[in-house]
Amino acid sequence: MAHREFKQKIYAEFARIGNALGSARRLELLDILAQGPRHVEALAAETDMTVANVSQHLQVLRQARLVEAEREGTKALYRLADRHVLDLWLTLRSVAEERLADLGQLRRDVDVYDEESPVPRDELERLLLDRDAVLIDTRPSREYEHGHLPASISMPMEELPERLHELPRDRPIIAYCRGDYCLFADEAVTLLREKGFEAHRLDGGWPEWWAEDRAVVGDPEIT
Amino acid sequence: MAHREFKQKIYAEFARIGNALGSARRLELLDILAQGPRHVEALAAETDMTVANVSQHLQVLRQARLVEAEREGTKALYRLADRHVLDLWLTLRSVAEERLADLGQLRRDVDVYDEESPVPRDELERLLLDRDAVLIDTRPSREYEHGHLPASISMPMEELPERLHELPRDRPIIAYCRGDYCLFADEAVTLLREKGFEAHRLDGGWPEWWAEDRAVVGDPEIT
DNA sequence: TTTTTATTCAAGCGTTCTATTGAATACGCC
DNA sequence: GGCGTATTCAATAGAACGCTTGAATAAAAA
Repeated sequence: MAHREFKQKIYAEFARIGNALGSARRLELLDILAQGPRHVEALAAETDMTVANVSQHLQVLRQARLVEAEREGTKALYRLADRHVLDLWLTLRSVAEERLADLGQLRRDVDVYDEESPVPRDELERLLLDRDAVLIDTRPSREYEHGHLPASISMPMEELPERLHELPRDRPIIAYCRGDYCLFADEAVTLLREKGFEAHRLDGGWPEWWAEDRAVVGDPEIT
Repeated sequence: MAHREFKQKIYAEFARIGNALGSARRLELLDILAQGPRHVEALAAETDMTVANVSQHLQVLRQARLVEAEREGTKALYRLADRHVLDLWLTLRSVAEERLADLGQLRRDVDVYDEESPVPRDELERLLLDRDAVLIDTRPSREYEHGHLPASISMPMEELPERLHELPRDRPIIAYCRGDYCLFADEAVTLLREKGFEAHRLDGGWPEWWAEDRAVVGDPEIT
């Protein structure tokens, strides 16, 4: 095979993947799947898309080998193809952060934005070791069950208001959720502060933690 | 700002970057720029595109903040915006490798493909320390000048045939070039073996080496 | 077997992207 | 100032994409 021909072909292969990453809708799907496997219908509900449209986007992601489907009777369960895909998604996001100043601004424009800088992941490990803080997972319980940080308590954002009495007032509370661009943890921090707790949010969320190969509870192995 | 609206906006931002990565032509440009800065015309010549077309693709890459342009009198010099962009490109490629079995096959179908497994980068550092091998850089000299591996000798593929007498016959020769999907090093290895030298290719090339923060010669800082 | 449920496929239509061409800009040089 | 060079802009036609709708499939339930 000639060199030129070879190059054309490999770049076309790479572009298949790039192309799959080139739609906001598909990235949203990928981001949800980074939290754990989902059925088509669940994805449609969470993204306000029609089922057919979701299915179509999933085909594109599947042809790029970014996601895999498994049939469970009448349902199809989709998941990320492997953790390298998660790396790719997080790398893409961090490049975006780095390069697009508007992104940080968008983040700050949100009502519940927490001004204070988040707790670094390394520091969290120290805090938990010393039992100097309580860690809450504010994602929906389904995602908590699929996998969560060690020593974290599941406290989905929608249940939090009624479950405040379960939390201590003598130690700081650290909240995490789906990642840097998920707002559950910010909402939790805002609410807790209003109620007189000391609260902070973790830097990053479940996917960032897991991608760094830190200790986790659950069996989130994608394959 | 409402949550839904926030999400829409950030995914759209991320998708701008994904979209820029979604064209084989643009990836080819990015790959060349990973070797060092270039003028528009040089890019056009190297990719067999019209200048206008290259310029157009460069605008897309620039709007995604993946590349930057600097004006030098009448010319415009383009370069990668920063090394995170290189990380992204390499991550994309490694996901592709991982997931698309056809890629490896394509690689093997090339005439000059070197059957033997390449020398790992860590091993090269040991070999060079012990002076047990000679390292040659088979890229065009312009790229060598922009930055190269320590202790490497510039020996562009086109000059190699006339410069064989400069190479030792009592030590192995290791060749590297632009990276895993560049064929200069494979060609060099093939030629050297025919002429009775012991030759191997390095795993990866300049961008992989540099992205790993290993020692280099030159000032390849992109910004 | 018929019905229900979850998903995929196929067609259609408006929008966006691509490559080409030729014109416009901006700079350096005579 | 006028000319040549390097790059960008603008306009176009054709291909590709995205979303919707409605039908097709395939497994499970009745």
